[in-house]
Amino acid sequence: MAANVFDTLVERGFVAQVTHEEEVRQLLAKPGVTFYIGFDPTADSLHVGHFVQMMVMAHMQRAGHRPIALLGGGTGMVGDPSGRSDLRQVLTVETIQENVSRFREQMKILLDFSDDQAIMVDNADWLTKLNYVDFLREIGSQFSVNRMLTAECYKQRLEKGLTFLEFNYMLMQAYDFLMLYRQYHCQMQLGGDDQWSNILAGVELVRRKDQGEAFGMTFRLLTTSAGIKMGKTAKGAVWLDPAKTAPFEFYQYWRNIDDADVINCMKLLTFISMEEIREYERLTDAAINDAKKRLAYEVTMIVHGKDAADAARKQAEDLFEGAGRSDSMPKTSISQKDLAEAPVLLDVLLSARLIPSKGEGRRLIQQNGIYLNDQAITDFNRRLTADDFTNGEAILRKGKKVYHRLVIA
RNA sequence: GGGAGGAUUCCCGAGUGGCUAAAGGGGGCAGACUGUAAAUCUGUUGUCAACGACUUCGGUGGUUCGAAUCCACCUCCUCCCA
Repeated sequence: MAANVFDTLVERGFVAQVTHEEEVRQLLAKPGVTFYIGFDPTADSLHVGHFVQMMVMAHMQRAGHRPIALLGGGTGMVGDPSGRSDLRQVLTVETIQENVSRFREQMKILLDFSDDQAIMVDNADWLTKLNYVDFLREIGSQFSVNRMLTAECYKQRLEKGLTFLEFNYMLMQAYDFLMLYRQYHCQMQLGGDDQWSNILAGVELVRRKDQGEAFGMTFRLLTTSAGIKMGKTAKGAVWLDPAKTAPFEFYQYWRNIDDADVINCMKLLTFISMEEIREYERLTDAAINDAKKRLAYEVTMIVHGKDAADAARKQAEDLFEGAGRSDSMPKTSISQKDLAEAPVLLDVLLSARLIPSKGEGRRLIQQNGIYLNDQAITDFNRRLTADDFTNGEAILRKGKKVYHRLVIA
């Protein structure tokens, strides 16, 4: 029960690197440790990559430690070169502030900010006020360019080109740690494994400037078993904002995850107990679907709430396991008048946005990819008539998974 | 500051006067096989009133019967020297 969070994090597979393993373990054994994770506001919503970090904070908070979510309103103006082959697009100040406020809301999904049990700060508060010369003298003097250049994150960039702006990112992040150490006695910085060099820089800075007990720890990035970054789809990232990634899509993303990744995701993205996870781990072949369903449901519930998770699950079951009917299926209305003119099906598909162009539609028809009420359409000029509707609705399907309901309005 | 090279369709990347809506790969989409998975195989991948037409190869103008391809200017990027 009273297991050390550190052990929990290791057991669930979060931990990648730790600066001082034994000390950190001892430190975390007692509650009350303040730690932070930084988030750069480069988009208007958090995505599943951030979600892993949030899970870590939640685990830590449950163990009685105090998380600081550091929003990078200041560092976001510079852009982290880590893991980037090219220069990040420089965002405007307004965009960054907008993004910061969205992040703030989304953080509340997993963290309890009441009574200062968790803190949220924006590093723009101190970074933008810095005086250049003072900063150079106080902080810049502590860094060796020679050392910095050997850091993995800069090495790659030396080939492609690295601006001075970005080169300074590491100092800024290190400075954040120092500030938080001084203000909140924040002793640990956590982050994705790509942040290792930045975190190290901070740890060293705190130790050097204030002789502080500072530690760093990184987490494995959420990748597929093949080592590809997870959370990306053709449409872009999988977002936590329901307006950007609908709960059903979100659910489906996890439902359709690769067999090899299910257990890993359960450990990282849900609070399902390890005992239970080990049960799921025994499943093989088609039975693995049970694990996927559980995973999808749990993650969706954490992010979007129970109602949305129930709805997404029901929709999926109706679609794939039931009669193929669902109220929650996307729908398009068609008026009696339009229907009386027997519109060409291709036009209907286009306006329902099932196809991006008629050329695409023709191709799909040619390849038996379009179905009307479960009947494959073979004729380009197929028209839609009242006969296609039963009880005022008709079901369109593209491929195996994309359903769309037409209703007479 | 001086010099060299580059910008091609969703991405990478061929193409250097007509045979080019533009090779190849990736990705996407569909079909087969399946477990709403993966892998594999097949088809397809600018738009449309479709055996034809129209729009596309950084931007603007020009040469030509004809330009992604040649010329001029502009914008942006990369590399080398200082």
